[in-house]
This record gives sequence, C-alpha cells and structure tokens, in this order.
Amino acid sequence: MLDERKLAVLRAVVEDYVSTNEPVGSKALAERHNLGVSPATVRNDMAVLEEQGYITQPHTSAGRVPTDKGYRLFVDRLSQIKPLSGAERRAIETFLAGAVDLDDVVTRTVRLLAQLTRQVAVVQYPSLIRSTVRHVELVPLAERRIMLVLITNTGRVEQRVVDLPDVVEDDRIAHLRAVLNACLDGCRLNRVPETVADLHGRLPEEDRPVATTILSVLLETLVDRHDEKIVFAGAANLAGDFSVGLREVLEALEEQVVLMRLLGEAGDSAALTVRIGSENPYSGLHGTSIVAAGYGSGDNELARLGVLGPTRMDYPVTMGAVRAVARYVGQILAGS
Amino acid sequence: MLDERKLAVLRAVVEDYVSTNEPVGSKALAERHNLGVSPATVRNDMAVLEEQGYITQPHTSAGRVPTDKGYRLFVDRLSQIKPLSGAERRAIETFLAGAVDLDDVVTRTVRLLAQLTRQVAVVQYPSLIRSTVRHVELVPLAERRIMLVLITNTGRVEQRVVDLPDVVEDDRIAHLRAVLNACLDGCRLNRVPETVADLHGRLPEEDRPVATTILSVLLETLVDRHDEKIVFAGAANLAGDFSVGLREVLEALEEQVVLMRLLGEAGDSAALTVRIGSENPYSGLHGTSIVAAGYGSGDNELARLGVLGPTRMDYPVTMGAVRAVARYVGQILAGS
DNA sequence: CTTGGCACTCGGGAACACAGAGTGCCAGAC
DNA sequence: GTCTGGCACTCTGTGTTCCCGAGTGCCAAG
Repeated sequence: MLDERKLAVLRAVVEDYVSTNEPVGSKALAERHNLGVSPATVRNDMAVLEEQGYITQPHTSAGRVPTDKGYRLFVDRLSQIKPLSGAERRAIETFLAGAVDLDDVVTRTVRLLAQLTRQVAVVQYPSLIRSTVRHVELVPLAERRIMLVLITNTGRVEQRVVDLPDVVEDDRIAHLRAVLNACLDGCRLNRVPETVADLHGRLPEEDRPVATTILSVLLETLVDRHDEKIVFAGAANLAGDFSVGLREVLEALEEQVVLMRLLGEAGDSAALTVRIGSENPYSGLHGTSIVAAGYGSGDNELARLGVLGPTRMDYPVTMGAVRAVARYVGQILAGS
Repeated sequence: MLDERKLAVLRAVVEDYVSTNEPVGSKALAERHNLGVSPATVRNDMAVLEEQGYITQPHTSAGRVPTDKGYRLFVDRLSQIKPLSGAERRAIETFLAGAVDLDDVVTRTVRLLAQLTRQVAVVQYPSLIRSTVRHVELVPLAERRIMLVLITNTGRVEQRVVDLPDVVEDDRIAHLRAVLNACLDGCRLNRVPETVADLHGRLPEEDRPVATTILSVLLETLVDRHDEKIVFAGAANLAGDFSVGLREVLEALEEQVVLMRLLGEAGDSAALTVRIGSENPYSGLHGTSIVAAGYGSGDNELARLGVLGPTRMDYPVTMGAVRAVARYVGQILAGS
C-alpha cells in the first residue's frame, strides 16, 4: 500500500512540521531530507498520502500537515523512542533522590517532567488500591474522639477524626490497635474490606460498637480516596502555543476525573500509552496528545504519569522522557 | 484637590471600565451614570484626573482607563466591600462543611474561591509554625527503621522514615513515644526545638543515641516545611483575558516562592490586603492584582489565601468573596 | 515510474480610504 | 467662576483592493 519511500516522506513531513510549526511543501522537503528524488515525485507521494488520510493541507496551495492518523503511523512504525542523554539521566536521578516524603516525590516528579519535556506534566498519586497496609494507628484525642491514621507501603498517609459512641479507655484502644495491626499489616488495600468483616466477628462483645464505628470510618477512607489525587505542572508551557484551545485545556487539567481518564485506566499495559488528538476521550482536548506510562515499585503498577502537549509534539523525545521518569520514580518508591 | 464630583467621575470610570473592558468616554459616562452634568464638564474633570495620574488614555482620542493609582484610590476611598448574598454564603458553608481532612479543606477552598470570583485562587496551607503538636507517633517498620508521624492541631500530618543507629526493641520505642508526647503535646511548633533540647538532657543514658537520631529528624521536618505549601486553582479563568502576559502569570503561579510573597508576609494585618498592578513585587505580574486575607482559627493567623486577576477586576465583589471564604475556612479549622 | 514545465489557487501583507468615537479648546450662558 | 454647546482635530479599527509568492495538480516527455 505504502512503499518505503512514501513512509520516508511521511516521516519527513512529521519531523519538519514538528520542528518548524509550518505546513511543509514538496520542494523544501526534497531539499532538506536528501531523498534522492525530485520535488515532483514527492508531490505525487504526498497526493497519495493525503488521499489515504495521513496528511492534509490547511487550504489549497499550502504545504501539508500530518493528520492524527499520520502521527499515529509515525509513532507506531516510523520512529524510535529516543533515550535520554547521560547528563539528563543523572540530573533526574539526583533531583528525585532528594525527596523527603511521598508528597515531595510526586511534586518533584511532576516538575521535573514538565521541565524536561517543556510541556504539561501530569502525575497521579500512587493508588491506594494496589498498595498494602503498613500500619494503622489510633490516637486518642479526647474522651470520645480518636484519630485514625493509615500508613501504606508507598508512604501515603490518610487520617480521619472519629467520634466514638462511648467513652473508651486508652488501653482498650491500644488493644484494638494491636488487633487491627495484627490483622491488617501487609494486607492489600483492596482486600481490607473482607479482612475487616472477618475480624469484626471475632471481637469480644463489649468492643463491638466502638469497633464498628472505627472500622466503618476506615472503610470510608478507602472509598473516598478511590478517586485518586492528580497533580500537574508546567501549564506555562501551553502559553506559547496558540494552536490549542487554551481555556479548554486548562479546564480539563483542573478536572480530576477527566485527567484520570486521560492517563488511561491503570489496567492498561505498563508500557507507554500514546493518545493522539481525537483519539482521546475529552473533546476539549482534540488538538493535544497525551503520552503516559504506568509506574510502580517492582512489577505492580501503582499509578500513572505522563505529559500533555500539542499534537505536533516531538514524540520520540517525549516518550523517552516519560519512560525514563516513570522508571526512576518506581525505583525511588521501591527504595523508601 | 479633587472635589466630590471628580471622585464620582473616577468611580464611574473604574466601574464602567471594569464591566465593559473598553476605554470609557465622556459622553457614554455622562449618560449611564446620571451625574447631572454635561459631557463637556466630564471632559474637564477627566483632564484633571489624567493630569494627576489617576486615569490615562491608551492613545489620543480614545476613552480613559484607570491607572494603578486610580484603582488604588477607588479601593481605598470610593468603594465598599460588597457582602455576599445569602445564597452564596449558604453555598460556601455547605460546600466547605463536607471536607474530610485538611487536604480536602484546602482543595475545596481553593476551588470554591476560584469559582466564586471567576479568577485564579491561591491558598496557602496552614503554617506549621503557629500550630501546635497534637500527637507524635513512632511506628516500627523494621529492626532498625521506624516511621515518625507528627500530627498538628490543624490536622496536618507530616511523616518521615528514620533509620536508626541501633536495633531497638519495641517497648523502648513505646516508652520514647510516651515521653515525647508527654513533653510535646500542645506545644507550639516554633517552641519545639527548645523543648526537645531540654528533653534530650533528661533521657536515660542508653536511649541517647536513638533519641538523638529521631529528634534530629523531627527538627528537620519542621525546618523543611518552613517553605509552606501553596496551591492554586482556576487558571482557566485567565484564558479569557488577553490583557495579561499569560505565560508570565502561569510561571509565577507555579513558583512557590513568588506566590508566597504575593500573598504577603503573614505578619501583615489579618485584614484584606490588596496589591494593584505594579505595586506587587514580581515584575511578570504587573497587569494583575492580588486580593488576599489571612485566615485562622480564633485570632491567630495560620496562613493566607487570596485571588489573582487582571487589574481591571471587580474589587468590591472580589474582596467580599475573599473575606467571606477566609472567615469560613477559619471556622472550619477551628471546629475540627 | 520519474521529471521538468506550466498554469492555477489562495493566503497574507501592504497601501489606502473612511467612518466613528473621543478629545481639547473656546466663546457664551447662568 | 463654573458649566455648556459647538467645532475642528486626531486617532484607531475596519473593510477593500491589489499583488506577491509559495505551493499545488496535471501533463507530456525522458
């Protein structure tokens, strides 16, 4: 269907358009990439590519611009992920290594990614669902009030204030804490509900009402946070580019739910996901592409991160950066 | 210097310009605000106002536009803060009341404020310095590793992993925890260093090395977070307005330090602070104004919040919204 | 299948004119 | 003294026209 040379032409169109941001014509193209053929030949190829929907012209008598379909082919078959330079790798490493806690890791990551790609970076906090309980703490605050603190293996901390139905002495609280930890330590968060149900049956009669209250708050905590937290950085990088509807993009960025879907359901392969223009689910973001990857410690994916930019982005470089950052973050989280 | 009518003219210019975003001329002004004088008179007044630097014309034969100095006078002497409507108040109240933890309070606040004012909202997390210790928790993770969790009265939680120099049994940890809490409970964070120093001297010899490690991490935690966290929302509201350098503003918003200074040093009066255009310290933000207020539980100011928008904003309404939100947040924090 | 030639198209910039809004100033009215 | 109406003047923004140049599509020849 498309011979070798036509693919080369498409590649050249994409590369030139990405770097110049102007429709690329047959003449300039034949010169810059020494294809060994004349502009006329290139024109013919372009006509075919256009017919097939890989490129388009903004108006008669302008150069060609890749379509979403064109970018797709480019990403899938015509380009290779470009690894970062050694200096960049080292910079990432040292920058991330300085993080003191989870919040800090995420903040640094999102900034790093934004700076590296000169685009908008998006990072999802590690999912509660896939992580495990490291510790549950009950802190008495007042006679009938305690604070419930849940610490996960990714360093995430959730806390809630609980109002108790009865006055409870501290040592019973301590006992409950011990029991809870014995049961839940190392438990995957998505297994917590059943574990808790099981536990509840085995408690002594007099502890039941208090335990019920505490456990229900604990379960609530898990549910509440099911809609994961997402942060972004680098919005300033959008300002230079008028090709996208700035307002729509900014709105989407502040809408957690939309962002969530953009990064892709976590079930997707941990490998790089690229959504190009109209491929992505939110109509305000046609005109932008998302490059995302899962990250995690070891082989279980905890969450996703990625960048968002105009469809005419440098995919090989962007993909390289996203992949590298995802790996490093995984390492950092595993190490702490 | 400026008689009553000239002030009225200035007020009218500001109001019209704010609502139309177009330079306002003498004729339209004399009609819309029934000043009881002719356009010619208004023209004379305008000439005086211009000479004094309160208004300016973009070019000969255009209407007048307020200068920063003009807005300043308007805010200080010609306008009154506009209270929110009852419906708005109730909406704020119910919206904020639903928050489950500090993170949630801050997130909701910043969104609320952005939506209410249709501008960019900025909220600083409650300062650690002014809050007090509610609880310190030491959680054993491994033989020589524990997690230190610090909970403040504002609901903020900080945690750090600590690597210990020695193997320590759990009950010694428990003891240390008890001692720590006895000392620090209710202690203001800025008093923690001296309290800790005092405590250290009174510990039994064999606990010293471990305690030293833990306490130094604790102190570090306080220092690290001295640069307070700040979040913003509503960046999309900037998109409609081309009068400001979008890029610069977005960059400033992502620069914690700049934001910090914009909100004003916390020492300022808890009352409303308004920074207009070139009055603010960051040159990229000339063209924007900041309305900020301190908030806190009771009378001690914990942190600040505010909104940022084009100099031509509706100051009375914006100020009303900021003040109201600051108050409600204070209440919420005091209540939890 | 490739190439050079050629006529055609269309966007973008320059030059220009024009209407409309707004000003400054002056002389007369209250 | 202060206000007012009138008048000439000065801009900007918009619409029109025109032209240049880049780029195309097609065709006939290599």
